[in-house]
Amino acid sequence: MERPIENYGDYLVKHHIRPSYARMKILQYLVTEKNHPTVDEIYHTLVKRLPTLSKTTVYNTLELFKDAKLVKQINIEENTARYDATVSDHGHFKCQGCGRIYDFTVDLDGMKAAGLEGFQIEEKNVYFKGVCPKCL
Amino acid sequence: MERPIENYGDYLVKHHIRPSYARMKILQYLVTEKNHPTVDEIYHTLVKRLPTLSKTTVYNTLELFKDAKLVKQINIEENTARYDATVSDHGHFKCQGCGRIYDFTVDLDGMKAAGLEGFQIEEKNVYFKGVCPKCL
DNA sequence: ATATTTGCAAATAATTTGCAGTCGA
DNA sequence: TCGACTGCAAATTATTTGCAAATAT
Repeated sequence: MERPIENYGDYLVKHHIRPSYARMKILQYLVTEKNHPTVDEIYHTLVKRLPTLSKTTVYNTLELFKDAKLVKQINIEENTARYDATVSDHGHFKCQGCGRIYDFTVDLDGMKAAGLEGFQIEEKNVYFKGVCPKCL
Repeated sequence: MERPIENYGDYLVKHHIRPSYARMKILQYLVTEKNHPTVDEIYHTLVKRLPTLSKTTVYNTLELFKDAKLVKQINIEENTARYDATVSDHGHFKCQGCGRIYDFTVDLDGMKAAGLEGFQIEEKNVYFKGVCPKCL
């Protein structure tokens, strides 16, 4: 079960990241929206209330969050990265009709994989593509 | 069980693709190398023996193959697509040490996914990241 | 002859980099 | 003050597009 993150600053500090304003806003956006945004979406949403924000900072911050394992990069699109702050195991479904990305529950640990004896697995990713009920 | 593709031309024709020389060479490369190449790798390898080849043709051809389900695009890298002609269900493992991409066997059908009732699933993808035995 | 395929060059899009200015302990 | 953080602009890289030339049926 997940807990809402009350204080983004503390959360960052716990992960050894200095809680600048931009970083807290970006983290808050990811955590509250849960919409698997692209860099562009993050930037354009936040720049409205934080006019000095630059895309470079969004890129820098996401890189930092990735290293600290606070967010995961999602490679479900052909040519742009999306980001996800949810830590629990789940897969992503991309609807080829509307483009929306849905979460679903998947048992990553229970997944039977053969041929990786002696490999050190650090990260497991699952994504599906198809058509969502709304588009059917 | 898979059968080796003896004749790339016939194979293309069966899939309603006109067997131009470039297309056959690209298909042959994918099928024989099984190395999950990028567009660049395909282009640079083939242009040595096929000097008139252009990257545009590689892109066009891969798009065509994708539509015909002859190849799958792999989004395991951050910013470049890789391609795979193997049709059987398998996952990909990327070693963060050497960058090599390994295949492994995974039971995609047996994968338990909850929360996708009413969704039409057309494609399932699994990829892991970590460190391979050689790099450990 | 006609449609398809190809290739060049330019355009677009995402991301990275260099560097200078700013901010905070 | 000093190092970390930010932001602009330029550079880089992957991919797409427009169109004309080549090719195949």
